[in-house]
Amino acid sequence: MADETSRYMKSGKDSCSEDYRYDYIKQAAPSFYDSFKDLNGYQKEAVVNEDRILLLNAGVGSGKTTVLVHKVLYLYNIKKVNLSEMLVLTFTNKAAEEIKQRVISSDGGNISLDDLKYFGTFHSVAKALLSTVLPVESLGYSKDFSILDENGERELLERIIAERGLNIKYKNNIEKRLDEFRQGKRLYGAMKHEDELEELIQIYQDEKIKRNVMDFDDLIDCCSELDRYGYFKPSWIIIDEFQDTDSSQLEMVDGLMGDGTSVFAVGDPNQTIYSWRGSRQDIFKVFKERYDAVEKTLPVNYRSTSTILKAAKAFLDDPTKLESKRGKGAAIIIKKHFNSFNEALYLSNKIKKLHLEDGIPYNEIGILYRKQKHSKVFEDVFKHESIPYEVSLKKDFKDIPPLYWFVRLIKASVNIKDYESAVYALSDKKYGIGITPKQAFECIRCGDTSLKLVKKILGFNSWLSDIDDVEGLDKKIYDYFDIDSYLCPTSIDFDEDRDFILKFIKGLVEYIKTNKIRPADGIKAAMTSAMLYGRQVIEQIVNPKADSVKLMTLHASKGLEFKYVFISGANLGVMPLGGKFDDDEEKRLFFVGITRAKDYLEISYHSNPDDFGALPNPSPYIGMIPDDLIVSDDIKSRARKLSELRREIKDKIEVKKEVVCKQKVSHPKYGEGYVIDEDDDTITVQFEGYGEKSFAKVFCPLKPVD
DNA sequence: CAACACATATTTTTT
DNA sequence: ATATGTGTTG
Repeated sequence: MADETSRYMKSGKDSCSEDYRYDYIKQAAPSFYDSFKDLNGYQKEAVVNEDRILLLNAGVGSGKTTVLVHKVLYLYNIKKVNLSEMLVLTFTNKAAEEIKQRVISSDGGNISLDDLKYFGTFHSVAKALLSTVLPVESLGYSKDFSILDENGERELLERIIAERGLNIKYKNNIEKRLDEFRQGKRLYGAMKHEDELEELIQIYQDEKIKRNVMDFDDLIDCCSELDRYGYFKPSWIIIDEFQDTDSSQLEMVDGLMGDGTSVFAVGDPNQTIYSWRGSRQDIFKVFKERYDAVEKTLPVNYRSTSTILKAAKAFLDDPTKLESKRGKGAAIIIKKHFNSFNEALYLSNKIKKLHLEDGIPYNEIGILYRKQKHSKVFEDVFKHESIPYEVSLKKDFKDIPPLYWFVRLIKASVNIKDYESAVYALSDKKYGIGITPKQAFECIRCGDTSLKLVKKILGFNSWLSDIDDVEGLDKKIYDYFDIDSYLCPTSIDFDEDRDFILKFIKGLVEYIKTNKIRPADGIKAAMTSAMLYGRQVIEQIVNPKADSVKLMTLHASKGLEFKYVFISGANLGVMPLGGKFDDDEEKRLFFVGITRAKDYLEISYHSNPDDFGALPNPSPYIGMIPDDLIVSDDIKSRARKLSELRREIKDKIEVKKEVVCKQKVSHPKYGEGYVIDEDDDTITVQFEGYGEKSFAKVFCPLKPVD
């Protein structure tokens, strides 16, 4: 570690001896300087940088958020930039929340949450601008527009197609088709001629305006379109995780930029793992060229041991931009398990030992895998072994049926033109009133109030407009709809369902209280907010944080760190998924996984994988880690180069094809078959009618025939 | 109408 | 590798 530090000092970037350069900060804002002085040279430079458009290439674990927070505080304290003239844009609510909390807590009580008006996700900031400073009326909307979620979008599209009898091909992939249409692709799949997609899109846009609803894309698009006229030009636009920016978000930034606007964009191109969702890999290059931006680098990683960081560097095109500050630490362990169940047993023992003998808190242990379903076996075993765990799942109110039903009911009630939500609420098989979607649509459209729930939906706004008192409003709303009567009291889930809905309404009322709006307008605004904060809403309702082992996909692990990281199931066919060797994104995903580890990294693969598509070989990525960094069960099965491995697999497949059936065997369940492959631990047999099956020799139930 | 040709999804997930 | 949805050919 000593030599690393001295090399770093010699580079002249560290400022211990040059602190006088920042004396003006010490003078002007002593308390800010107190935390500023602890930043490294690169970080300090990024914070005080004067370039109008700065692109900060923040390496993994280099203190990206710290720099971003200090930049905000520097602008506020030293440059006297008003907080309401700063746009801080993130991709997730979680990231926005973290930044806001850190800004507030780092500034010793001067800044409150209300000051951070335009700190949030691209979508929530767009929403805030659209419902305040931007004239949405010129697009045909009114300020109290509501938000159409994916289900609502699909339902509306289906209704238009059915009502107009439009000829639309590949209806099941309609979202994908709309997406491609925006990029100029009119044909899809085997199509030779255009269908009526353009008409559908036109009608869909008109229909959204008529109903005063925007989908998630509209928020971004309307914001950039309107702001090109110059209604709101912030002094600063600060963008987090810039590598995840997609084209329309870039346009939104472009629309908001005025002559006096500076931009500070922070991101790591090596952590681009969402390009399949629209972010473009060349965004740094595009941005630099378009705005003549200055690019700086944050290269110092404080998180991982130098061993782990060296391994990570093997996955980068330019490893020189990453410097380690920590000691060597433990070797990386490569482990071969028979299958995922065996690994889960092994891990539960290992984790118990770590926790009980070494005193490692459970939440310093992360288990990472490629697919959501890989969590199942760990959940089962950990439950049985009483190891506390938490699976990070994509969950919002859509995933809780009674809650989503209620959300749609309220959406329909606050916006009676939201027919799809009314239809959903009324015709839901479990919580609805037992009518078909068609009947429901007729009732709502004709204002047929003979049905109780229809009457309640249509009368909600006028009922609410007579109420001024927020106190006890949650109970009043619950009783107004008589929610109990729709929740089937005999159901075992009754209490839980009721609780979810009550908590959700409480959240809505809380929103009205803090924003001091009249209930009639407040519910609308609160619902819009809830749609933009889906996951956060659920987190407040559902799970309390506990000391538990964290299970998650590699994707979900981005931005997190653990002392102990176990990457599970690094098999050929899984990492990279489907053997896509040329897909750099899979490589970056593996890089993200490795770099989550602070002290200890273990990577496993399965000799008898139970996952469909997984081959019994280790992932080629394991072979890319330099040998001197790892301790492995079986070095010899590792291939050193991708090309070598590719040839090896090809050879193996060819050998398999030509295989002469050596040994006839019998199995209690599958009957008779022939051995087609065999290695140290496993044996593969071809059965008539069952196909290929592999068995561990240890548990082998096979008996030779002849 | 059967048979084939061709394209695409499968995995990852936020608002 | 497999399934699905198109479109074309015989």
